[in-house]
Amino acid sequence: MQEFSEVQILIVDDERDIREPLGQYLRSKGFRVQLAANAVEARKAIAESAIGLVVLDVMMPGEDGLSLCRWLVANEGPPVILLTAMGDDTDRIVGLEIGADDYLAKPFNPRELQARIRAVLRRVPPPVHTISNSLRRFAGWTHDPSSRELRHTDGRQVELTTAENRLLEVLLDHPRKVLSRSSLLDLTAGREAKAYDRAIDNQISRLRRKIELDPQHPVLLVTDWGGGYALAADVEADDTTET
Amino acid sequence: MQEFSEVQILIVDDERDIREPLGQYLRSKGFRVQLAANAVEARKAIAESAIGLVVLDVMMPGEDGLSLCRWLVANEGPPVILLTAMGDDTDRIVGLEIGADDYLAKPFNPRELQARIRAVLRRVPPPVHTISNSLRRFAGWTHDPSSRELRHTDGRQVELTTAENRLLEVLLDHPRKVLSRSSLLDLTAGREAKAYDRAIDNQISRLRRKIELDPQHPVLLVTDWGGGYALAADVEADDTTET
DNA sequence: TCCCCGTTGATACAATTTGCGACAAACTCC
DNA sequence: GGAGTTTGTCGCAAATTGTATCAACGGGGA
Repeated sequence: MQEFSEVQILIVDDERDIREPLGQYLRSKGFRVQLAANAVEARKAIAESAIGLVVLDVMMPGEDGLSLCRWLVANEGPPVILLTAMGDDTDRIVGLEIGADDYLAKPFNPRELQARIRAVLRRVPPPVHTISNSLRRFAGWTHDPSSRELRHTDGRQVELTTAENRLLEVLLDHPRKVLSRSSLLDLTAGREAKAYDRAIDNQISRLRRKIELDPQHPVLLVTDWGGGYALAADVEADDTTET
Repeated sequence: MQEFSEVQILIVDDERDIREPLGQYLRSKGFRVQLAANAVEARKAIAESAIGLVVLDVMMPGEDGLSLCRWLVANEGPPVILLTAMGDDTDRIVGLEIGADDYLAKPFNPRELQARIRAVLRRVPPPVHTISNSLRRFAGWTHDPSSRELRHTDGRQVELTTAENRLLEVLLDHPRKVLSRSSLLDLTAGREAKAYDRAIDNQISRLRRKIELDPQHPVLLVTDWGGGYALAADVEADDTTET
């Protein structure tokens, strides 16, 4: 089962009588919670904290919930669950169409909100990996990301450059998954691919020369023709205490 | 704007009066749609087509919707939208807790279902191809999907291309079953056959040249005249521990 | 049995996509 | 500022895949 306690939930509702008890309830269920009474406070909280999900009332004085929701979706912010007035089909449909992840009609059952929060968190991709210095093993290799070093059980040892190390880390984060050039570029360099961008091809090629036994017939870094590249190996954390 | 027309939606409902008009409606909105009247048909459709999302009625004779939903979630199947009876809080909450992506209470507004489908598709990560790691044996061959390599007990060894590998995997998933060109295309490339589409014929032909002793008289990849192709061999998992 | 016509097999071909050497730009470390 | 590394871009050959074409094939009906 997944761990939700790390996730921070932001509740945006102008009515204190809803906002605060709801916050208490979710805290009692193990979530970290922040509160905001309007769109301005909400933007502030999102800018300053790592908010993982927003519970957002549609009907608010000032900037309304739909507007804030639109902004969040456009800026790839956290997922949103809308709270709408009972029986207001229009708001719900509009909310979903502009990209809200879910909605709930007021008055609602708190347990149902909790279930919806869990459902949304389950399907939202986990946040991009943070810098880790934990060793990982795959296909006989042990990777030390901090020293950018790779050691094989057969004695081979390889130094990686910054970019190669970054690429390998991303692949290790997604073992056996085909990653498109564009994802890889985004995850390694944080930039968009331009037309005819072959930077990734090159890095893959260089990495292959270092870790493949026979770079002509890659077994670890495989090409998915028309798709991208994948690491064809299982990855496990290495917990041996090292210096 | 994202493109949904590629996605295939499976509607599972025992009542024809709901299933069929709903299918028509979604087709008119540009989705590809398949229909199933019960869990058995649904599993069949999922096994044989690239289903991107399932709209699933909870209340069905035989295996019920929640059970099928549980199975889909456990097997990392497509996302699920549940159709529940009006006002049945329990079903909805249970549905979300076991991992459904959304639900809708019957009777519902088709436009709202469409909005929910789009919302779910928007947040479900685009399907990523995964590189399987399970060795399988058939007719003397051992297939390693990671390295896309095929070894025969008599010493022959063959490298497969991405598309050939995918085609073989699909055939190995359905040993001794005739698969239509359209199913094969759907399962390998995830696309629909256009008129006079011979892409599969070609891939079969190429695969034959690699694995048949006498490609002129195929024994493993047999043609079902007017039907499709089938793998004429039994398949077993190979559990030998390899490096 | 023979013939007709849609289906399949094989080859050739065209369009993409990928691998990689070479070079230039950018960056590091003195 | 300069030498050595690292990384991105370019270009071409090779590989992969889909499409077109035509011959061979299968099967149902006369």
